Amino acid sequence: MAEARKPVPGARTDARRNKEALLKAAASAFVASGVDVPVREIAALAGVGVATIYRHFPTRADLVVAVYRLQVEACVETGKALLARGSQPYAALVEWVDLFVDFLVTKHGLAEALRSEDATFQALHSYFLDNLLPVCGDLLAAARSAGEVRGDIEALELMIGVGNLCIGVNKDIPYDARRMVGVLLAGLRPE
Amino acid sequence: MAEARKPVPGARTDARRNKEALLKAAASAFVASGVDVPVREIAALAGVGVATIYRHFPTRADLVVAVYRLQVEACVETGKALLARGSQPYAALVEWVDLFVDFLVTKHGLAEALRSEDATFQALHSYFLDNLLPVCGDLLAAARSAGEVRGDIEALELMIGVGNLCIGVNKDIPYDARRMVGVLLAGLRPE
Amino acid sequence: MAEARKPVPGARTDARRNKEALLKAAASAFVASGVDVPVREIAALAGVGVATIYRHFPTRADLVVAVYRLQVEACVETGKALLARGSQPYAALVEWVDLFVDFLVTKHGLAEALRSEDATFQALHSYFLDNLLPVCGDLLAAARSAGEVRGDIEALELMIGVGNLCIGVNKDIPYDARRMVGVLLAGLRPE
Amino acid sequence: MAEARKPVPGARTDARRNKEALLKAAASAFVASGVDVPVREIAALAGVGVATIYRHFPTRADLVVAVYRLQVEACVETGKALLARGSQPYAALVEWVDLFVDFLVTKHGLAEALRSEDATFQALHSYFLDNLLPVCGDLLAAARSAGEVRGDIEALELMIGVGNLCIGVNKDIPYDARRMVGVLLAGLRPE
DNA sequence: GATGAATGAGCCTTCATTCAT
DNA sequence: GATGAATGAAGGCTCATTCAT
Repeated sequence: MAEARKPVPGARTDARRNKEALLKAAASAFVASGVDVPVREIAALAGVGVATIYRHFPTRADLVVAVYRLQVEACVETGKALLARGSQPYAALVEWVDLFVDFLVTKHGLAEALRSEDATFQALHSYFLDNLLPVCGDLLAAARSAGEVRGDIEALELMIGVGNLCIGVNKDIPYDARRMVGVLLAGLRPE
Repeated sequence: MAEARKPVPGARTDARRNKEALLKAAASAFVASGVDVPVREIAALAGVGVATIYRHFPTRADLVVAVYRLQVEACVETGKALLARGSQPYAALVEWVDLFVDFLVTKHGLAEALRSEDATFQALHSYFLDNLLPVCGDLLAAARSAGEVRGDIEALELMIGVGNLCIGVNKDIPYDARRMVGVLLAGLRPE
Repeated sequence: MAEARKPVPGARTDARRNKEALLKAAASAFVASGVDVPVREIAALAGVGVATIYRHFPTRADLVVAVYRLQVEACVETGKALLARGSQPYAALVEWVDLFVDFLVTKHGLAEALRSEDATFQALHSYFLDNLLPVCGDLLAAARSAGEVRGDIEALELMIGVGNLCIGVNKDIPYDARRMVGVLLAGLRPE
Repeated sequence: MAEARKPVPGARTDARRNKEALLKAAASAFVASGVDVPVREIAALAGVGVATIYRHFPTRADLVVAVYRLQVEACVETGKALLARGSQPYAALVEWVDLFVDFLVTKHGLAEALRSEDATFQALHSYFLDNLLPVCGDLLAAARSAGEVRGDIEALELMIGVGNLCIGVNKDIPYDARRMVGVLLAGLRPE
């Protein structure tokens, strides 16, 4: 229905504007209070009504995905580029993982959400995996083929592990996710 | 409901019995729904009124700590024993960490709670750290002195990392926390 | 219950209508059960959900103040008019106090609330005092200047005394607050 | 039943000791937190179990009455003495009322309780009135007979008024109940 | 007689979500 | 399309009162 009729260009412009304000607001709110920040808070921040959020993003997962889509895509692209480079596959894997970690670590609450049991976040989880797993899988396979990493670790497991290590950053605790991920990757070396 | 109530009409003597029933119920409830399961749910499971929980465990943290106290203590004891053994400090560290992981992994939701930002769990977090950190620190120091592990990783960071890797087990996802912790520990090796 | 709900399905326009229904319901509830009547009761009486109350009146004090605002304002206005009249300041004071008493006496529970130690009602107390004290003060000062009342009683003390005398009316006890306030005012006469 | 059997003197001694501890504790608790202080608090203060309170004082009113019985009786006695004096009936009334006010004012929360609508305090209210009203009535009648006070105020009304004026003392508000009662009594003078 | 453990009703408050305008 | 008012379920916590020991 709604999609079928694109007659009032002005309204559409407003809608897009709104959607972008929403994404910006949500991004802030997610960073400040986690991805399970009250809907009202996001709406207020964006200067729109709550229902507007529901219109554009029926579920919370939709909103979260939308907020992080660009960065996920960038991550995918960079991964492909690293892969295309062909040489030094372990270094490429490390580089890519570092990128992924940078992404997670700067999104307070995202890593947590990815691990959440809450059904609300299932779609979020899927989105990340659907997009990033292939890339990670290829990078890992390349490293494995070159004999640069042990062969018993699967990409999914690695991604989950890395994601988990990124949880809880930004607290006042002396915990450096990047360093721990570095240790994990070092542990990937054969023998 | 009503039938479930009146667990053992007696009192004085049964206070302890009741407390234990509560601990058992809480343990189940924690596993099933996380440590932030509604108080009412635990009470129902234990067949007691909510106030009974509040009597025995004024705050939620008290309850959680009580539920895991024995196992934390066992973990501490084993750690001391391993330390006393003196030889092969890296192996001892690995053995102890495996124990810690076994503990966390079988307590669905505990690792998550340990990372929770919720003030309610601050005491829980402290309890774990106060008790386990010294042991882990000693084991790590021993391994470090023997030159068996790299020197730039602190015990707190290691414990948090290990704890994080234990999050989200028990889902239907093929993720083996023990294996990932193994990788992390392998990454601790020097060079 | 369910039938009572859905007062007027409309919204935007009816927000005010709803708010007024709420005020009316609250007024009744306050009279019937005191100003610390459960929120749920007011909501039920108004035929709205509890959250609707919280939307319109974030704190209980807000609601109480709203309920009595008009009358307080009227009391202030009348007081100013009496003051402007200039002549017979003691008579003016009596007239104004009678008005105040009429107000309190018909609001079973209000006088009590004004004296409540509950922090919830601090704002209510302040509201009344902030608005009525100046008027009372001026009337009293005028009477004092004219030598029509003794000089050692302050307006605040008088208002509190009058308010206290209005407590507990409407019970089945033969107590006439108006008459007692009359006695109090008579006692204000010099010598 | 219980009254019929007075065999175990030891137990009875304990019981009386307990009762007195309870009265002392209740007195403190009433002053500190009002007469509706939680039962548990009183019990804790007295170092007894809650049930012990219920045994000795089935209702809260029983406890409150017991706590103030001595003072009420003293008030009655003094009243009778003043009455017996015969001369200067208005002065006697004032003196007695001052006594009553001293009593109320030093019992934070008592005046409030006397006016409370809570059914729990009905018995308290009755006790006070049953005992004090006759005395007050006699003193007032004497003054009235002597033409020292106006004739349209009944003793009950006076007592309630005085009681009301004693409410809310001890707050940080500059309100002197004794002075206001003085004004009220002055207002009682004829003409 | 005394104890204090247990009960459970009851209150406040928050938030996701719907829906009439 | 946007709005934001309204809903009502849900959860935490307290306290008077009962009752087995």
